[in-house]
Formats: sequence, structure tokens, C-alpha cells
Amino acid sequence: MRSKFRSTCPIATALDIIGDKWSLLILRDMLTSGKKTFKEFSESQEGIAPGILSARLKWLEENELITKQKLPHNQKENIYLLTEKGIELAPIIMELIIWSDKNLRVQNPEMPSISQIGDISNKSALIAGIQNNYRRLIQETLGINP
Amino acid sequence: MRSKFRSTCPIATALDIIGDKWSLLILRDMLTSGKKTFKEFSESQEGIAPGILSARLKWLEENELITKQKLPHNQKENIYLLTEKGIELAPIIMELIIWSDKNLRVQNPEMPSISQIGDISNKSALIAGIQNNYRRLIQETLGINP
DNA sequence: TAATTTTACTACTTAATCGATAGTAAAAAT
DNA sequence: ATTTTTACTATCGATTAAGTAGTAAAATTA
Repeated sequence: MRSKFRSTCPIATALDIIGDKWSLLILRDMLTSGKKTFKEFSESQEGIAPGILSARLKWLEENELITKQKLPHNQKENIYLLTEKGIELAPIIMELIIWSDKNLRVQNPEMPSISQIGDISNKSALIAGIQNNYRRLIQETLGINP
Repeated sequence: MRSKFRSTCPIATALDIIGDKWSLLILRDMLTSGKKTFKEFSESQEGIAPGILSARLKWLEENELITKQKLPHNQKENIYLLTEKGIELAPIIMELIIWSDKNLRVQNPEMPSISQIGDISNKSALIAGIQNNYRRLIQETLGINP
């Protein structure tokens, strides 16, 4: 196949991987809510259709933003976890939240206050906290497992 | 009309406005290359179709990320300029560049080095510089004009 | 152990959006 | 006066998304 990238621009390249309507929301659910299963993603507020969710998870796995595996004591559930490459999307997600909070509340007034996420004045500490939190979740999910 | 937003999540809300395949690339061209006209956007590396460009510019204008106007001495060219709301997207664009540079170069090796953009170790200064640069461009375009 | 429920999908149909190209009208340049 | 430029619109086929139903295997419950 031809290159999947439109150009050599890093912004365009990033958008070719995560610039669709759903990918960043799935990654958001993983990073900020610890969601791990198909069912959990299906239940999120925006209502993604199963076919699209399925395609997106496959795409994200192919591009190594997430992994898919089963836990030893459950052969039914697939567990989706972020890779480091995926965890490093946290700053992008955070900047989207900040911009939205400041500029789109007029259009979407039901948006929850940004203070519920954490202390924005410490941006990099907040991002690092979310990332370390997620790394701990991975350990809990995979590490201490009979 | 019903709300144009899928949910009250700030991330989803941001993506409902700028989460398509092209908007951020148009905004990139404005912010980092000073592009201002339909023709200039048409000529960019990724090759956006005129119908889509037209629709996107209309959408971005409706959502007040850009303005559209004619200069007194040229009744033909439309001049598109970022609003403050649009200029404030700079941090998101910067984080996309940083993530892409670090994580997607393996897949798209032709990507230019990030050092060409500026000194990343001074992230917020770099962003502020780009933004102030753009504000100066607006002044040059509109202010000192016979 | 058998029946029910849960999970992770696939399949299908319809609707919306995208993409490529051609064409047009008005302004500007020659 | 003619040509070129600019900013589009129109059209049509291709791709993607949305919504719903259905299925197979695993897990749970009776």
C-alpha cells in the first residue's frame, strides 16, 4: 500500500493517526477514567456504535497506541491498555481541555468546570500525575495477578 | 436545531469544532506560515479539495476561530485571519508536533526535524513567540493600509 | 448440569461526508 | 479588450459513519 500519510508535516501525520472523530475519546476514557474493555467504551456518554469502536480499537492497536490482551482468569474479556506512546498523548488531551474550557463554554454551557480535573496552575505536574496514575493502573491490572 | 455537541465533555466539544481531517491544518497554515487566502490554503502540501476548503472556512468563521474580510484596495481576494480564539489553539498544535516528532518519525521518516520550528526546551516562550508573531501579522495586514 | 446472561464482536442498511474534477463569475492584470 | 487570477459552486462516485440486529463463546446462575 501507499503511505498512509498525507504529507511530511508532523501535525498532518499526527492527525492521520488520531485525527478522526472517535480515537481521542477512546484514549480519553482510558487515560482519565481507566476504562479497559469494549463494553466500558461502548457505555460512554457519546454513544459510539460497535462497528466503529471495533474498527478504531483495531486501528489504534495497529499503530501501537494501545495493546489488546486477555487476563489469565478471564478468557472472554479483552483488556485494552495504553502503550507509552498512547500515554504520551496526555499533554494534547490536556491542552484540548484547557482551550475548550476557555473558549467553548459559551457554546456548550453544560460543560463541567475544569477545576474538577485538577489544579491547572501546575500544568506539567497535573499531566505527569495523570500519566503516573495510569501506569499504576497497568501494574494493578497485569502485575499482581494470580 | 439540536445541539451540535455530542456531550458535555470539553474534549468531545473541542473535537466537535476542530476534530475533522482539515481544520487544524488550515489553522496551522495561518499560524505558522501566515497564509491568508483561499489560494494559499489550496496550495498547501496536503492538497485539500476546494469544496472542502470552502466548507471548512465557512465553519471556522461561524465558530469564530477566523474572520473573513476584504482589504480596501482589493475587492477580489478574501483575507482570512485568526481570531484570539483561534490564536489560542497554538498550544494544541505545538503538543501535536512534539508528540508526532517523538512517536511517529518511525512511521513517517521524511518528517522534518522539530528543531526547525524553534527551541522546544522553552515551550511556553516558543508558543508565545508564534502567537505574538501572528498578532503582528494581523496588524501589518490591516493596520498600516492605505 | 442446564439455562441464562454477558462480552465482544460482525453484518447489514441507510445516511452523511469526503474527494476529485469541471465549471463559473467577478475582479485584476496585461 | 483579452487573458489570467481568485474564489468559489456543482456534480458524482467513493469512503466513512450511524444505527440496529444478530451471533458465538465464555461466564454466571439456578
